[in-house]
Amino acid sequence: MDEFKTIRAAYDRILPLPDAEWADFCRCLVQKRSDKGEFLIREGQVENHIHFLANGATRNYFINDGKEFTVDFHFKGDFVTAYYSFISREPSEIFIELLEDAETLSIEYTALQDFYRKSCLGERIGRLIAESQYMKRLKKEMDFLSLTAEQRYLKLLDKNPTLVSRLSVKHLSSYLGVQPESLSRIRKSSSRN
Amino acid sequence: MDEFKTIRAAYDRILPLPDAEWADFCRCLVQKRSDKGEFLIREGQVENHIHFLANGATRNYFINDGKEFTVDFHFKGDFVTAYYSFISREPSEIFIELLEDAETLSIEYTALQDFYRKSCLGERIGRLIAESQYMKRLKKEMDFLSLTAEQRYLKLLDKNPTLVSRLSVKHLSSYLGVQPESLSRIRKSSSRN
DNA sequence: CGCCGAGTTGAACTGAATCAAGAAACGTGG
DNA sequence: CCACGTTTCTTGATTCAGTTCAACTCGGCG
Repeated sequence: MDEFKTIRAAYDRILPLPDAEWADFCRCLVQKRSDKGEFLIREGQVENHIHFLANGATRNYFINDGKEFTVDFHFKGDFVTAYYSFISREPSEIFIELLEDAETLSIEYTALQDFYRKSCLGERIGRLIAESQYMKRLKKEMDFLSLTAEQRYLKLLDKNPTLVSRLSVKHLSSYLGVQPESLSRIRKSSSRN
Repeated sequence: MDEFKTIRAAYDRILPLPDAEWADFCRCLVQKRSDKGEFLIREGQVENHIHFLANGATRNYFINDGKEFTVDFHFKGDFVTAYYSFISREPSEIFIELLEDAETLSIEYTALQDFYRKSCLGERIGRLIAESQYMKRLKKEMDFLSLTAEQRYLKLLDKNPTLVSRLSVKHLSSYLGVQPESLSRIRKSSSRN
């Protein structure tokens, strides 16, 4: 039950839960292994889970006019979901693709709502998660508004070098909002200095 | 006390509060009038309020390399705050400027935290607000990833024509992530059709 | 071996930025 | 109410960042 320790550690970083509530919460978790290339959700489905990534890596992306655009990556220790759909209960525009084999612990929407109803702390965790997701999105939006493609790449490289090194040019470029060819050129020109 | 009715209606749209908790909440609200051109917060300050706009209009923007970039507009009936700073307790990168004379009802950070501690419902409202803010940001981020400037303009025009008509080219263009000159051209070319 | 997808490079093209100038709208004080 | 300066909006000419399309390289793998 190593995965449960990891997920508790992840929760403790947000807000420590007393043992009783933790036990309650664990009872809702469903464990699963999945293979690289599988999907946690596809466009058109309503997201009914929040997954904890005990292992593996994922990519959240959507398709517009036949082209893929990456919104987010998640790695071991992260929570993953098509959050917009999970909140709004509308069909997801987002696909979540496994970039590696993964182990997940997942909680269902209804189970989480029950947990919210029972526990103020659960409600609070929900708020803190929503707030942190908001912050992440706003930062990226501000970057899109005020930075060039090269500046966005250099900033990401600075703040998150592991992420940059682990991902393919194709995936990384679609996250940065440029074509793969452009990222390739950006890399060359900024490594020259 | 007309403003209090408006703000309660706004809250009721999110989650109805029982009278007792509502009274509790109201005791924390501070009413104020401010003039066009004033600021609710400036860069560098930590945001200590959530304002309810009983009247008026505001613009959330930040400055990078001497240039202004608009993140959001708010109008009568909206809640306004430098949310990132409010959550993170870090100095704000965001300015909030009054585009018109305004009346606000404001709650302080500490008062809101007290309210959260006392009331599960308060906690829930906090979560619902954070979630809706998240959705707004994600949508805009997806637009920046997948749409051209013209497509972003046309989409905004379609979804929010009043907003488009009320704002100056300067403010609107900095919200759409283009130069005023470009928005002017986009408008001309798309009105020809 | 030869194929295949991922990454890089080159050349032409394009959407949007920049710079500059003129026109329209706005506020302020006389 | 007009005259003034100031800001905002528009238009044109030029430049530039990033796209597109096409060709080529490289490493993995049947």
